[in-house]
Amino acid sequence: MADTTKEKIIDLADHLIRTKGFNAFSYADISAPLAIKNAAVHYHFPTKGDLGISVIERELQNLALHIRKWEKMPEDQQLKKLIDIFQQRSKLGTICLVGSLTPDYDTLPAPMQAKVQEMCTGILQWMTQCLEKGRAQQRLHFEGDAYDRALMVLSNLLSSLLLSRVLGGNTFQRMSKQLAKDLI
Amino acid sequence: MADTTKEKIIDLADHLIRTKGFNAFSYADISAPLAIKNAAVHYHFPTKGDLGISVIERELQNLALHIRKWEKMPEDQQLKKLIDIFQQRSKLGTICLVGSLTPDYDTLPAPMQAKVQEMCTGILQWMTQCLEKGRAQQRLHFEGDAYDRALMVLSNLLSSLLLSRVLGGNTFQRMSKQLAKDLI
DNA sequence: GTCTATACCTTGATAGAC
DNA sequence: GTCTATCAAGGTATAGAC
Repeated sequence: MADTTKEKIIDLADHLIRTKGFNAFSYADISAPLAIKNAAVHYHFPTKGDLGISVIERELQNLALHIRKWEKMPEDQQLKKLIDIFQQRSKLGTICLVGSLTPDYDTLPAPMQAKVQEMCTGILQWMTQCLEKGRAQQRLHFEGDAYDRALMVLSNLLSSLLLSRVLGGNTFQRMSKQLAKDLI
Repeated sequence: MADTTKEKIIDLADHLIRTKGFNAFSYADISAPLAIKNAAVHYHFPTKGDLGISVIERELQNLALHIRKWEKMPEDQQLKKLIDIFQQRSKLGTICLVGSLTPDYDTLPAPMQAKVQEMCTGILQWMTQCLEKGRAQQRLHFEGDAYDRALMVLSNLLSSLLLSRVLGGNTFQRMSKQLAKDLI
């Protein structure tokens, strides 16, 4: 699942962003575990921003894959699949890219800010459609505009990872259960 | 509102944490605007973690003041007051301490991690009581455990600041309106 | 594609004078 | 309480050999 050096670097950077945050990891954190020198990392990704962008782009591709894979499923099931992914993250103690990168937004290089925006709008666009179709089929139930609801759902998902890492225990379970109960 | 140097430092650090994040600001970011040297900052706060702890402690004191001030108000009004505070933050483009510090949790010095925990549990404790009393008086309406709902509300508030800074426009208004509509 | 070597800067922190 | 001066360490990034 990560044969080339370039893919291994993206893998590691992804994990570091999700644990330490973009500003708290260094090229040394990448090169040391891969037993290469930091110059080799710079060969694949000239600047740290380039690396960050590649991490986001891979996430967007993975999201697109999931969406296509879930296409035929009823919308409430699609939502549960998404929650499952977050649950796996929670078990690993890692947060999502939105929860990690939006707090650092002001400090990111401009091209990376644009990618963060793209990621947020992309997720919200899919989620809005999912909620709207689900409501039309009486499989999901909520008040108000679907886009507004999508903002709230994204909000709860990203925060469940942030808070469960700090509060521990059953925090993620509590939040994801409540989220599902509110919608389904 | 900030006469002493020590208070000015805390003020500035608070603003920097809310804009750049804890790991992205430096002692130079503090000392330069105050026209002092970084050694003077270290006199008041030996380590960066000490400074972070003082910022959180002041926030907890402010929260306690607000809670006391709102004590006699009906719970739905208390909740609206809280949303007002977040709205002001949104206008300034700053996020809340929970939204800023929980993503960096793994990188924080241990004593600061403990303070972040204390902040989260403190906010949730107050919010749980507020929701429970409000529901008992039919002024707030929601399903499920009050603590679980408090997790969701905190989640929506912190995320509204994160997302509105990235998505701009009326993002905060959309989310805060939806939040109020769901509860009141 | 990876290496050695290094330039250049910023970081948090300390010692000691005033 | 603030200063000057300084430190060791670590940061991103680059040049050029292999």
